[in-house]
Amino acid sequence: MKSDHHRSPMGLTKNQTLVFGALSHAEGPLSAYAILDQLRDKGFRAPLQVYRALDKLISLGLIHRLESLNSFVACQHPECDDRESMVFAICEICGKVSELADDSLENQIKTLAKRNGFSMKTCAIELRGHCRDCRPN
Amino acid sequence: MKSDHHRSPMGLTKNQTLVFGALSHAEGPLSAYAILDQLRDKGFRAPLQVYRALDKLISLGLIHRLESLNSFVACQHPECDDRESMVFAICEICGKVSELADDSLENQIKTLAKRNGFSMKTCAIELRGHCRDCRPN
DNA sequence: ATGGCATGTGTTATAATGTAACGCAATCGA
DNA sequence: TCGATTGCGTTACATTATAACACATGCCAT
Repeated sequence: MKSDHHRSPMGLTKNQTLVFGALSHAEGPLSAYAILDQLRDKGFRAPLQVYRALDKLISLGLIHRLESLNSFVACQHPECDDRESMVFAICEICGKVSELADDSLENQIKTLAKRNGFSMKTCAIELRGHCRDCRPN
Repeated sequence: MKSDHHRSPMGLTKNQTLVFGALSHAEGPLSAYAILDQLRDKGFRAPLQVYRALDKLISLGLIHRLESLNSFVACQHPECDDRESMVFAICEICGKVSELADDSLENQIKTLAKRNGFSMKTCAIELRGHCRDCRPN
């Protein structure tokens, strides 16, 4: 374990640990400013402290950004470092987000791209609808 | 053709026509504020004028919102009113966006959602990578 | 070991994106 | 004709995101 600054358990710095913790314990996605507000009493004062930690956590694959919500969630899978395509199901009623996985889908999309002369690197898929709990049929 | 206000060719109002025109003639996606700037000399003064037109055009299926870019593009298909899943390929080099279509993909995603107890209503898919022109191999 | 580099931090200020709330006007339909 | 709907214009504001600067820490190649 290579340590830079003062690092905590997973090799994260203090700020990164705090931001990751906030997202891990949240019921649903959090905006950067919601995280900032939660962490004010831990010494956070400015949005950049949050955004910088978020950038790092994303690059580590520990969290994901929900483009259509301008917010962030902790990764729900043990290991999705290597995955290029995320699928998020966003419930329009309760606001909760679940992260789906389907490798064949990823391949299919990549193939669709290639057929159109596009070399895909990453892919974000965000569904809107109703989750099981909010539409129990 | 039902006319409300002063309507132009396609049943659009003046503001909607101007905004749609700006997007139609653009090389790539435009942000709301980029549209606003283009239309200042047509009398546009405030972001809401743009956003309201955008909302309407989106609901008509004439344009799409790119969630990961906070910007907008004119629809490239003659008719995609009915389509629920859009696929956009965003070139990270030239910034151009192409709109792909694949019905089987839409079904596959919907099925994936259903397997996870999620009833999908709409879906946004945004790819990042290199387009044909920017990576000609 | 030391000097340069990469990374992380803290701060202030500002940019970019998006809405709320008000009043008004035009059209449609019962 | 009157109420509902839709659109317009405006002011003010909320939310989301970065730029720029100064400094600290650990790595590592010389």
